[in-house]
Amino acid sequence: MTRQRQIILEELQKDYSHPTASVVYQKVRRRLPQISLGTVYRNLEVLSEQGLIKKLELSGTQKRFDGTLSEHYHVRCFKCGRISDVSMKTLTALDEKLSEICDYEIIGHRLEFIGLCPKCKKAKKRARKTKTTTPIPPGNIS
Amino acid sequence: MTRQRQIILEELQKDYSHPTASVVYQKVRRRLPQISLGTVYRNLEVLSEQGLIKKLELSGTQKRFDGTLSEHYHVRCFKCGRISDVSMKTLTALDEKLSEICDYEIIGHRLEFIGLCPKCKKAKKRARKTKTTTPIPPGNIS
DNA sequence: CTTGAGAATGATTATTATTATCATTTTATG
DNA sequence: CATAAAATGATAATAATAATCATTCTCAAG
Repeated sequence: MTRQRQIILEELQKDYSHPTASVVYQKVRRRLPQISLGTVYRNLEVLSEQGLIKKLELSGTQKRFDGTLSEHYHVRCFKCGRISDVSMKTLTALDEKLSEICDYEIIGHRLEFIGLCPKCKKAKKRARKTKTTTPIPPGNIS
Repeated sequence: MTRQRQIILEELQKDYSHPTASVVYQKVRRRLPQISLGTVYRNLEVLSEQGLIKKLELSGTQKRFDGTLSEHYHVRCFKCGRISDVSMKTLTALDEKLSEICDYEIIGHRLEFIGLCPKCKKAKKRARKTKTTTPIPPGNIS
């Protein structure tokens, strides 16, 4: 366990935002300014292989990492991309149900909810208010 | 609607394998050998915006496309990457349930099952048979 | 405490999937 | 038929990640 691997793990364990590799890189660089991005990728990989962190395959082009090891689902805000944990128990019954009706040997599933986070909800509400206050051309109400 | 867009759509509608952009490209090239990969990407994009096909965001690095428009879940074979349709009705109740216990405005979810497809199951069984038939060094049984 | 082998590092290049650019061609429409 | 808007093929650009490699670090054995 090298200094850089230790620090990557620490930063991930105190970060609940499900950061991407480049966000981890930025945070770690505050403590190890000379660290290389390759080292971050390499260590995120080995740490997840060792089961010390989790690699998340959610929508979007970037992989995300989680220092929390308990099984749980996620919600993603489709507006800002924020990921939050969902406190819903894992639906293991689904796998069994599917096993009966399909010819695959089911070993698990990935479930990701899509929604609008509180912040973006507020922003949307504010925007709507401003909009309805400004005069609307007649016959153009949508 | 250009010739190339038409053919991309046709090829996708008769392909039930949820192909990636490059697989679509290969198939379309059999009918339009001079077509460019960029054209395929561009048209897959516009066709999915127009709602004529579906863009799937499943695990893995590549996006996949589906000419079938009905809502349904998918299973992915973790060995060979094959994607199959799942005949399980959409769990809309999940979204409502989550709406009550979290502060996001839930608008949907993505569910993907992971498993072993019939072909890979067979291959595994064959491999196991071959393995147990070969002599095992004493004291080395795992 | 040294030492040496194996693992890890930083720097860099390569790869993979996708998107953007742009001059030329095609399409649909009056 | 003209012609404006859209689409094409060729190519370059981008973004995320993985691979390479010479140098450095780690850590258990002596």
